[in-house]
Amino acid sequence: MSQNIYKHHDHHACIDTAVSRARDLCQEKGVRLTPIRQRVLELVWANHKPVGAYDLLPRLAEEGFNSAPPTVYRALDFLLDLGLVHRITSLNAFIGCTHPGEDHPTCFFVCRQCGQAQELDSAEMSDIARQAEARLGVVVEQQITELLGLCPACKGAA
Amino acid sequence: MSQNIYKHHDHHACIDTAVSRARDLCQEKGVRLTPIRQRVLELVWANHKPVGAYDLLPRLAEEGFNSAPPTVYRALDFLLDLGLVHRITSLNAFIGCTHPGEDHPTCFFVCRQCGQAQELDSAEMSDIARQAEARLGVVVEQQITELLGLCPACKGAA
DNA sequence: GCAGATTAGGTTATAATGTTGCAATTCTAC
DNA sequence: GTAGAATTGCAACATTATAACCTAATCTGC
Ligand SMILES: [Zn+2]
Ligand SMILES: [Zn+2]
Ligand SMILES: [Zn+2]
Ligand SMILES: [Zn+2]
Repeated sequence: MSQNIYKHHDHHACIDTAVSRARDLCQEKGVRLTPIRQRVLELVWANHKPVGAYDLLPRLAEEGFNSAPPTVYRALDFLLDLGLVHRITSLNAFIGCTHPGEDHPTCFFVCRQCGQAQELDSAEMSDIARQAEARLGVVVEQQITELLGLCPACKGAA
Repeated sequence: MSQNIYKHHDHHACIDTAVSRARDLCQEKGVRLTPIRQRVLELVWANHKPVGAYDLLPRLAEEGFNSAPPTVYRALDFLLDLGLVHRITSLNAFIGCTHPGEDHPTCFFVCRQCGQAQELDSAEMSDIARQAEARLGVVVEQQITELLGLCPACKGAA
């Protein structure tokens, strides 16, 4: 299941792994992980909360990067295309992918209290797509599911 | 599975049924289906394509209704609360629910070509939620999935 | 019917999110 | 080095959604 973010872990390792995989993937695909792109990826990975495009702007500005909407959207689009980040559409926000490289349906659990998002792999995901194809005669090209609720910590606190 | 919109059907019946159920539901819940709310519901049901809030504004204006964003968003919020419409978050658009009244996870297939959206019921949907709860210790309160691809007609045309 | 409470709607302004178009720069391949 | 491609800078704009504040309609208990 990707990994469990609710367990205590060395988060620097999360970031390092993400950047390292990104480098490899870019190498493999013959595309460039430019400074802006890498920095955006790191900022998206700063924690396990989905981050809005406009949240990134001031942080990039602080560091002397150009900071205008197109800059960050272009970087995000690049990362999305490579599957390095996902978009949580119900939040208009972006989050790092825990297993980039593999083309997969995306499924996230988002805590409505603390905002953290946990990526999930579920075999049933593809069942749903196949079922839709069989029952409706459609072709499914993309699939997203988003679960909203309370994470273990926030559930306990309530 | 709700109904199959790709099969030929009398769409006026879709609209009539939707309005009729809305009336019943409002009656039951002791809330008011005002003219604006009803008209917004009808417009959302005008076809099986998700419709943006701002698409509704000019149509309401034509008919002499007030036409400002808050008006239509208030009506849509009302309909969402009652479960009479769903929001397709990846499109920022709204579509009528085919089985209002029952609280259910929402699942839609959206054709990227013609834009029509088909609501789906799938037992596997709740499996995914239960699985997340079991594996992560979370509480799932809301679940949306959106499938994107080609409908039978658009698939054939391609 | 009427007073007070509740709900719904009107109006204006503004926030939040995302895009287009074009010029300037940087990189890559030859 | 030079041509072509990819990337970035920049300004304006488009789209989606909400805040704040007030007025009007409707309901409720008398
Ligand atoms: Zn981490
Ligand atoms: Zn939480
Ligand atoms: Zn119909
Ligand atoms: Zn279609």
